[in-house]
Amino acid sequence: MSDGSQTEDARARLTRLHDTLRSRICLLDYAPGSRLSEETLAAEFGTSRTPLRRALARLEDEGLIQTQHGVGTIVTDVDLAEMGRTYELRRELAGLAGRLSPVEVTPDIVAKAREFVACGRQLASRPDAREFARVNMDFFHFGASLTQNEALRETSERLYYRTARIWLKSISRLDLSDEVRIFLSELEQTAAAIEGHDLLAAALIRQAHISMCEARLTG
Amino acid sequence: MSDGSQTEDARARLTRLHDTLRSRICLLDYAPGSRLSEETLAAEFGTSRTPLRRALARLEDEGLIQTQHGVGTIVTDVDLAEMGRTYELRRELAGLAGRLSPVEVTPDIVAKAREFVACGRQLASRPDAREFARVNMDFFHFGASLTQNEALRETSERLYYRTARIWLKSISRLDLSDEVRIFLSELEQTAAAIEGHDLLAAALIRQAHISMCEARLTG
DNA sequence: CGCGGCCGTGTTGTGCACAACCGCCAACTC
DNA sequence: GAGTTGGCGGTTGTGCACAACACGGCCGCG
Repeated sequence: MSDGSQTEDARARLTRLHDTLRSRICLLDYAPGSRLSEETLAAEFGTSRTPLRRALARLEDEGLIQTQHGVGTIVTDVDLAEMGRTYELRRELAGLAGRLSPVEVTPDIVAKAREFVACGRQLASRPDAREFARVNMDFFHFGASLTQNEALRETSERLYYRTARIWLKSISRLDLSDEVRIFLSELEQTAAAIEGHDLLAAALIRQAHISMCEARLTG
Repeated sequence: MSDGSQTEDARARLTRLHDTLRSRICLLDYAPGSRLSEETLAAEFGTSRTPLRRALARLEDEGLIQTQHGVGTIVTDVDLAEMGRTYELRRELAGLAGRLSPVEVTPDIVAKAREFVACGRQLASRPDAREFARVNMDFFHFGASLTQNEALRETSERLYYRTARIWLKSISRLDLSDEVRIFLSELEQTAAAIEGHDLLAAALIRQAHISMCEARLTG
């Protein structure tokens, strides 16, 4: 992943910092409650505190971290109890994706859906929680790309990253291979719907799986 | 509004800056396309550029302004053509507010709803576009307070402020007194629904009015 | 007259030093 | 011994100076 572009735009740099940190938080590289040091992070990314703080500011606005003057920058904790309502909203938005300006299904999209199935099968043969979370994240982005509604995409993404950690945090209480199997099933169902050019069905499948996932996490 | 607290928290100061600037943008005090000067604004608010930039960063993430290195900070333009999809989403979210965790209707809420009707009547007797926009903004916040779903509130607010300017920008092509009359009607219908403790109805009314408003703006 | 390069001016981005602040611990007082 | 207070180390917030950059006007040249 050596960047080909020698000079990086300020905006691109910000995006990179933000996305990287967001990934780390949502993959639990930074555990909830742990403290981030602006200075350390700035040193790691080879910049000064100022641009890094711009990225942290965005993360704070997104609810992933919380800064306190004189104390530090703390990764927020999440649990289903307080995130239940957010989950509800995510579920509804997932359904909306099928009704609001769905894209036209191209062979490229169908191919990608099948790729995800293949990827899911591979995952099933060698379950790994972190890798699962990563694929799930990719699959979410794929799903978001199926609507042309920019606002819906942005909103869904915001809410997704806000709740993404709940699953990974609860995986020890669940059965990983069960989860992988269920996820694979979702991938297969989605691929079938997309092959039939039926994005409404794909959205409903996703909606159903969000609902069932919440139920499993609650129970 | 002289603040009793002598020392203002950093977070409170940020919120104040952000909310003030957001209001000005959405009330068209800062016209779309106009340029904001960090230095001038910092001087006005009696601070340095650094905290002000924090507020601008949030506004940029919300899509209300756009900064370009070496050029300036430009207030984004909005028109219905590109905001149509955002409007769609707002409409759907408004409906959701009635189904997802509505609050329990208290006498206080009923009183507030009636206050809005009174306020709307006063507005009808002396139409003023800017004052209308202001009341509309207050009414939006009132509507948002009727759901306990924090994520839904936050999302709706984000989208509201992103599209709020469209109406004010188009008012010259519309009939102001017509608009005021329609708004008053919405206020009355909403008050009636709330008096009946029927928040689902209130949400559907709002949904309908968003839809009709978009239609008027388009036509 | 047209045009291309250069520079001046104004803007945002960055780095750095310092201020403001919090939590902890030890010393002190009663 | 319990409570209090002062200081210390470490963190984020702020201010300022400078770098990077874009735009437009100006001058020289063809």
